[in-house]
Amino acid sequence: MRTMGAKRGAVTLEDVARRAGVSLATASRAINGSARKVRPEIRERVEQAARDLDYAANAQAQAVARGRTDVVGLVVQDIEDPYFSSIAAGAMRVAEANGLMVCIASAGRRPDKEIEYVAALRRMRAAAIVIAGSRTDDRDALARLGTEVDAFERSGGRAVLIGQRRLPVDTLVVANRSGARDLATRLTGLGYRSFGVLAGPRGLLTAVDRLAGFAEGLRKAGVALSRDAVVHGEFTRDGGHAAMLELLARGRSVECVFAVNDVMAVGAIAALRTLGLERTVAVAGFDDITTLRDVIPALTTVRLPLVEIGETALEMVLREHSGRPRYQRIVGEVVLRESTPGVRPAHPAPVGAAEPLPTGPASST
Amino acid sequence: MRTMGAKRGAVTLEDVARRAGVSLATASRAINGSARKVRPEIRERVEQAARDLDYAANAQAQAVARGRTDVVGLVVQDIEDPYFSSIAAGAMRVAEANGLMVCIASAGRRPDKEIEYVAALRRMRAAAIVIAGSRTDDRDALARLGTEVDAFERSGGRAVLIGQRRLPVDTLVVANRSGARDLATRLTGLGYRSFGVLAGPRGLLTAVDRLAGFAEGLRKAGVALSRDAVVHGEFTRDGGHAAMLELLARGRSVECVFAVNDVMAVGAIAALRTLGLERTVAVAGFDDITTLRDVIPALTTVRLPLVEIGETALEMVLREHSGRPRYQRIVGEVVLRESTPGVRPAHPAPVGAAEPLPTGPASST
DNA sequence: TAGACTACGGAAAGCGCTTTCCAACACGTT
DNA sequence: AACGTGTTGGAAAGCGCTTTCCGTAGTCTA
Repeated sequence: MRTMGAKRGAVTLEDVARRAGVSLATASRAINGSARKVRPEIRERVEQAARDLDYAANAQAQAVARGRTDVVGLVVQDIEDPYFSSIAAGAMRVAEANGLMVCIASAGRRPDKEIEYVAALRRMRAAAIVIAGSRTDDRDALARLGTEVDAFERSGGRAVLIGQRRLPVDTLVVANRSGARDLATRLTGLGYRSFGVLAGPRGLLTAVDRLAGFAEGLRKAGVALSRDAVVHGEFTRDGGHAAMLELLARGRSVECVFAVNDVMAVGAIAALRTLGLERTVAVAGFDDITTLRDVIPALTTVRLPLVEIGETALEMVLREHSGRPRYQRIVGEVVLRESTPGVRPAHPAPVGAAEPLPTGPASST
Repeated sequence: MRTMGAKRGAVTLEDVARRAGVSLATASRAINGSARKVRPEIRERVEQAARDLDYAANAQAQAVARGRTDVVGLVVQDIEDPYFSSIAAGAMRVAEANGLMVCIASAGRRPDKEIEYVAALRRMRAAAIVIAGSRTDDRDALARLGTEVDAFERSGGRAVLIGQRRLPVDTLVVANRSGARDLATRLTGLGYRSFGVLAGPRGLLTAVDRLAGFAEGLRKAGVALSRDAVVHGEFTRDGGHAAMLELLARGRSVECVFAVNDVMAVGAIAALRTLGLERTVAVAGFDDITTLRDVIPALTTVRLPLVEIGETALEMVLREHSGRPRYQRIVGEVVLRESTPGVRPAHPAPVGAAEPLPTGPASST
């Protein structure tokens, strides 16, 4: 029925050319686009042959011959984490608009894996790489990542980081610090005076920055954050749960807890609920994860435009540019909701009511 | 400082060979693995040269030369949807274990895009493709997908679907129908007698099957499901929200609502809450999305092992096999939680209490 | 010491494309 | 009739690898 291609299984351009009775060069020009013109009659013949044979150009071979690919890479920590899947969604949207395929690597929060994947994407000659996910305080891993990214760019690719400004590479710098600072300001504004922080992993810069920013905000408001009111834990729902229990176990009485991201905050609320404390202790998070929009009580958080971040990252790196690294700041906005109702003042006063959708003023710096 | 590669930017194997003073063949054998042995001394020299030059093999060229790739494709509807990101996580885990890269395409719930992406992955000569996400009732789109998948397999790749058994291709058949049927059985067992269904998009087979199964279960229990108690809507949180409002607007009084997936269920609960009905109307979902574990009230649902499904799918297709398509059935298990407390009987009786973690018996058929 | 292997480096032939040359041909000028 | 000037098809030279095939040396047996 069908002329099977040679040994490799797939139909090749040569098969098509032969069937159409033209040369390889002509077939290539007719099918895979070229500056050169081909007489309509011949082009049609070639296209028909390709259709007959169900021909699909070998993208790898094209890449080798053309010296460029249609693949971009995206390195995340964990694709199952909504933070990253939102970023991925944004990046993929832009990729689609540009006819690119996206190779996603999930590094499982291991810096070494991350570097390994960047290397793999370099081998694939990806046109661009987006590296989402926090750096850590591991100077050595950072240096190795830097080397790898550098090699990638030297070999003609373009990379962009999302997170901290730590390498001389295009970066979407997430304003974790100022976001957390603003949040602290708003929370103290609601009347809270004693705080706890569920701080995430020790070395993770995103967590570190958010903690630092929050502490800074409290300090400015003249509120102290004692050392043992800070509990480190995994950057996950279960991490937040455990950290909350640990915080309570330390016997501190806190009015309000800041979990450095939303999934931890949800875990914290769950922990409080099992103890019947969900109305006693206020909880705030960070990120404004969409999927978590319906938890009760609605989460006070710092909204990050994650999808947009993914889009911007890829766009940035696809756009031609002049050599030196660009740094673009992404600022979140504080969104006050029911999870931090505010402390009941001596005499009644309006309290930061729930805002069903993020509308708070943008923070800056 | 560093000998830049030729025009294309990247260092080539030839550069390495020259620097090591060996032939291209030897360099290839030393670096990129081969059956042939290379004297240790020479191998070391080559490796050193590669290191000096920061060489990274061109995977595309290797793919062309070897006739196979290290890339597998994953086609999903929407990577931001936790259903798919969990499947992706599973698939990526297996990919990592096998040294493969994963190209993910997000088809945005458009069947045409899906086909287009399969075609793109065929061009990339992906070793395997996992197509997650429901088929639709569009016979034409199904046929085109079939053709494309067939062409892919004929050209040497292997494909696996997740969802319905509708094509002669390896498939993980999700037991939507029986899962929904079991759910109906359990819910009627709790005493509910009047139901509504938020049914998802009309043509989406996953939604259709779940609706059909649920109706079947009710019928078996002798409970009627009137036509206008079924409201179709988007397969999303907002779709569930809107459908719930519509159902209420129809003036039907229902004791229990089945949303054909969890995200819709969450939307429904949100809608009920704004009307103060969250304790009046019970809600059940389907999927048991992890991220939604902490919504209040905890969701009764049918648990699907999504990560495992992703793993199994890729493993299945990576494993050699004998030609004819394999179909593997995935059954979920009903998990009763607080969102369906059961109707209060005339005299007190134990009510299906919340189960913090899925433990219900597995359904079958 | 001949004969038979075995080990291992290099030349060169692919892999499936793109793209540069080159040649043939058709026109329009002068 | 001679001469540009476009067009357009084909041959062949890449692209960066792998792998076959060949040849030289060294090792082992009898």
